Amino acid sequence: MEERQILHVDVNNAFLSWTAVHMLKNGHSIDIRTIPSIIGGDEERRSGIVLAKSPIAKKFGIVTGEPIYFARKKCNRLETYPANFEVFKFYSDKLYDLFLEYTDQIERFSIDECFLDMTKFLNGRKLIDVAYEINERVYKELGFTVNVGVSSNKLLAKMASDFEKPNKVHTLYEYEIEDKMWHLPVSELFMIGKKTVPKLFNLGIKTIGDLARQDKEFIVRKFGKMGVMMHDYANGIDLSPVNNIIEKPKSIGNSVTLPKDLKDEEEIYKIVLALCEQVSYRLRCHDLVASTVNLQLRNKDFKDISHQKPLSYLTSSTKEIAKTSKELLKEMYKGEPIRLVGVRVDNLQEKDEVQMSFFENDTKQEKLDSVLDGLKKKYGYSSVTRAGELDVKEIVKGKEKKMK
DNA sequence: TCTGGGGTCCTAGGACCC
DNA sequence: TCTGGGGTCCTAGGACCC
Repeated sequence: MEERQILHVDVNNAFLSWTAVHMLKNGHSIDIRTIPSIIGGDEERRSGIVLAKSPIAKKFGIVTGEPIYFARKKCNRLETYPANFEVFKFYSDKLYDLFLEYTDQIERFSIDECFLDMTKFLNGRKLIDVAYEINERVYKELGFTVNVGVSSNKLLAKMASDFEKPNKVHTLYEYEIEDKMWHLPVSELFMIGKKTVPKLFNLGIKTIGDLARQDKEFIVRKFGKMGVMMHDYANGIDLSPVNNIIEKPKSIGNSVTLPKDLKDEEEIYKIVLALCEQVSYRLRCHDLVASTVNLQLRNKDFKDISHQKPLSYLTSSTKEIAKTSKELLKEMYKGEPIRLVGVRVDNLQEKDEVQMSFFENDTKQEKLDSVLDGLKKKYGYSSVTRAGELDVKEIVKGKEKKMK
């Protein structure tokens, strides 16, 4: 088989860069990329964490994911800006459109990362030349910078794009693995998280090279299925194709940190209900039905509990999902202060492919849901509200994004 | 000191059956 | 006192990613 030609494109400080470009376009005089700044959540809502940081903020030791409160202690002239996911989606789509000029084999790995399979689209050009061209064009035409990783599989291309930032192109071909990747701490390897690092450390494994040179059997004995992947990745092995198919979701969830801990079961249920409405709405937008509901509660000490329950039948009905969620809440809730509530549906199936015998027979409810969905699509999610629920809607914000 | 929200996948243990 | 063994399915929790 001929060698594949893979690129990984990663937007540098995506949320912050996109916000900066958007602000400049709207007449803001300062480029927030050039000052100590972050994109952060809402501290009053107790979701105040750092989502993205400027290079100068980084120099102050500010890291993504830490509370904004900590970040401000590290830099008292830090400017913080809110996240606007509609803006992010806009620039993410612009970037995708640009990639379409090069190949139709694109995998949107996240809002700010794509894999491009150029194998059949090079037309005699060198992959590295295409990488540089994309890097330059994105900056010239869209106003933000990207890192481009160049290699023969997705894992190596992704590792390459993570080398020196910002606005860089790096290669990481098989023959370069030893030189460029093996000296890195093992924590840098994709899929090695903070729980696995100390376990590897205890085995004397500190670098990606240490892991790669270990006996595979040994690693698999210690880490199971995860071990297979870890050892392959450390050796630069990844056969997974660039998947350009937009897959239907396997689960749909909505969770919210409450502005204040709640202890009253009725109050908590109001939140659950609003979450159910949102989840079932999104389910219907995808033409999917679910067979299980999962309720998550986080208490004030950050302990999470979650229970799941099968629905009586495959459904996307708000009423049924809310009913089962209520049963879950009754069985789980012991009266402690609750910080976060989440509802998620699982085991999703295409509505068309489900045999009628497994369906509910509640045409009236279905019609009601569908009428309300129509209003939500036309006038925005929060336009449709149950009486007396306005305060809850303030907490559980609807996704305004329109589905196809 | 205060700690998001959206996902996917894996695993251990219990229930149940033969 | 000793109390199978294997398979499947389900659940809760946890690891990882961005």
